Amino acid sequence: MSTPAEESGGTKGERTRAHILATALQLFREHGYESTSMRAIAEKAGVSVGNAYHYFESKEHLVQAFYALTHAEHLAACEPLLEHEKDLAKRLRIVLETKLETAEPYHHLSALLFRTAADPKSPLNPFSAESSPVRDEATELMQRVVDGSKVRIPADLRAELPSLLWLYEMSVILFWIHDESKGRARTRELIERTCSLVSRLIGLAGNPFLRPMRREVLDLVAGLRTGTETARARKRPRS
Amino acid sequence: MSTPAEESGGTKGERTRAHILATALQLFREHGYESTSMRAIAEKAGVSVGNAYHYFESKEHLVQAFYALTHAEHLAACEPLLEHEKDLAKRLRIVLETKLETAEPYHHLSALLFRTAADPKSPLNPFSAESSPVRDEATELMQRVVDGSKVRIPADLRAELPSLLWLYEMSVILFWIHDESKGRARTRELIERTCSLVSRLIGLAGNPFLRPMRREVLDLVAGLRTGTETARARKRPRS
DNA sequence: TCTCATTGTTGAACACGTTCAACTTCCCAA
DNA sequence: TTGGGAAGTTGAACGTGTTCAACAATGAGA
Repeated sequence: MSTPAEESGGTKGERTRAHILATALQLFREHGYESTSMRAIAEKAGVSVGNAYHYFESKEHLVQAFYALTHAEHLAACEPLLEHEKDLAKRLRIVLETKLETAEPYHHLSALLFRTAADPKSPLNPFSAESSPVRDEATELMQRVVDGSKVRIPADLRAELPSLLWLYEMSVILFWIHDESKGRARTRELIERTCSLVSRLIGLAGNPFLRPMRREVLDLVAGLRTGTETARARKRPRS
Repeated sequence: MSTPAEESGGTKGERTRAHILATALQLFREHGYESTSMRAIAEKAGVSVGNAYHYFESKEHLVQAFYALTHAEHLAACEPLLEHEKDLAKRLRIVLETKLETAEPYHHLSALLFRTAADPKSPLNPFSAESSPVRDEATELMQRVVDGSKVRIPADLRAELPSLLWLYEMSVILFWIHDESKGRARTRELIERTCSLVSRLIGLAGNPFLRPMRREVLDLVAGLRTGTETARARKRPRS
């Protein structure tokens, strides 16, 4: 929530940048994204519109910057909670519930993030190159969730699991965005029930009976990911 | 693609409306959505901007109208193809591939449709009340796909299946929007492989071994759908 | 102290989606 | 024939996100 850089650190430019971002987020929270004009942000921040655009390519990029902020917050908040938990379902639940908590103040802003989820051209699109750092970090978090658990997972599945779980996380967030229930009770229920389901499904996937189908699904997923993938060679020599 | 109403039928207003829509679609196809201004549409259609807004609440509503158009086309195109096919996987594939074909000329417009997929406030959002007629029809199509197949399906699953398959269709479309491969080869492959998978999964769901998990999933899905549901009592006395 | 390029900043101007009060055209009941 | 309401249409005006040529401050090397 606070922007350390705003206070004093860095060059003058960095301070101005941080100040504009902080002002924008405050206005977004108070009046919503659509009702907050760039002029209003600039005026409240005490700069000109042009200057705001010097630091942020577009109004949407302000949201992208905010996204990176809460994402870092999420990572930090998860770390200690994951420390002493070995159960996969519970580890998953920690990650998702923490996500909800850190993002709650910006519920409607997140909606905007996802509004462009399907626009291949938007920088906010979670699949875009511009959000790849955040996406990769989120995927790595899922990697850690899996690796830190005591569950036994077939090697082929283990390789694809982080991406699949990230997709699962995105789906939960999509649901959350539409969730107007009190205290986001419906999303919380969804998380509670699906975490257990997902983890049991992973257990089930080890069943020899399901091996052919598992292979097929994983082949498919791996094939699809190639080409959508940005940077970051995840290749691993065939074992 | 053609708009019958444009030629002569209906009142003057209806003809103007159809003409504006046809002009808009043509310009969207030629220059893309963003690069086509309402002024350009109005000018080319030979009307004033204000008049365009008399018939379409917003620029996005033009897309909504187009959506309804291609949707009707899709339904009509599926009908004869489903006539003599009893295999569930193949029936699913017919529906999805037909969808691709009817929507192809408007690939990037569809992107726009989905750009707002996560914006609870947009009329284009597939979950919104305004798109509920189209959504319901698409779900009913899936109902027909299932009912017309010779596969045996547990009653509880059968009740939820159309909604689930619609969600599956949406996912495929989401993938298609991001697909820039030649001839949308990647999406076609996705369809080919997942149709078979989905149908086998449905077969698998009948397995008594999986009954508890199936029940749990269906309970969850049913619970979640309530509250998101719009109008249209789908209730049916328990058989 | 004096360059002068880098960095930071400005605000008028542009095209856009959208609104609305006023206008015209149409057609039917009197 | 005519009055008047409904249907159809207009375009100037508003606020928006965004651009850009110009200006100011900074600070390191001469």
